[in-house]
Amino acid sequence: MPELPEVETVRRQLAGTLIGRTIERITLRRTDVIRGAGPRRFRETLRGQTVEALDRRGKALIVRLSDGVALLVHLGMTGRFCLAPPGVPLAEHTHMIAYLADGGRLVFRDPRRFGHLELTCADALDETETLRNVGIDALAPEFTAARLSEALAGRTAPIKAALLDQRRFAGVGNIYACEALFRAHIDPTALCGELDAQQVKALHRALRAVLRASIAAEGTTIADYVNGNGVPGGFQRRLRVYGREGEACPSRGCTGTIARIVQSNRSTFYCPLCQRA
DNA sequence: CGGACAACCTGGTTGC
DNA sequence: TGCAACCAGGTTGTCC
Repeated sequence: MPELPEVETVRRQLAGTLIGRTIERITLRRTDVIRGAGPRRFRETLRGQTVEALDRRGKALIVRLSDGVALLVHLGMTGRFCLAPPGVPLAEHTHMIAYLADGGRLVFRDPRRFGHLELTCADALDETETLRNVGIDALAPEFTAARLSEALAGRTAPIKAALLDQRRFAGVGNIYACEALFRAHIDPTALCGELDAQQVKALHRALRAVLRASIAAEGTTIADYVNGNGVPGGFQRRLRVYGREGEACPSRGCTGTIARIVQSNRSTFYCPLCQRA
């Protein structure tokens, strides 16, 4: 489900509704989604904490609490972190419930359980399991075309695989990697070293543009992603290649057909005609 | 070291 | 209808 735009959408919505509210108690229905502390310490540390801010780095959500405590949320493929509607039974696969002092319920739900919650100190974020291998955010002002160029330098992997690597810059997943490569007219199978400076610049611009456009549309919903208010995103209608195998290439004047190939076990969608190394 | 690949999970869809 | 195979927004460990 969640790449940078989807996590950013959740962050913005929760920032609007959660800041200043206090956790009264925590219920864990499964403990294997918890990191950084055992279940008992997890519950006891969060009890009585007030939400002060919500931040994000790449695909990770950072909930900053009173007392210098932080809760890191990674949604994996199917995770949701949102307020449960009042008066309705909690959905299946709800692993953690934070009962708020005002009666609200903040829940973590994740059928596939690739996501997790990690408890940490706000000043130790870089050492956490969730963030220790995560580079700068792909929408941070410091992530310039020059930084992208550095990130790709010396690599021999195909560019598509390099975009999914969160270590040098973070937030790009399978959908937006495909979409950015299409917008920049770059062949996803091209090796990093084969791109010239102009292509790297075009790719940087395409990455930032597609991430921003998706945030403006409140993210992409393929199957079951919903934002903090339970509403699906709108960007799936504006995807140009992802999930569009067999359709005509949407580039003006291009007569190609969108193809699907597999790269490092993930689907890549692209136009073999207008995306060139 | 980097890169390819399997593994981790559940659920929905497809095809026989 | 039933069931197996395949697919899915991510990350990590293992092997080369």
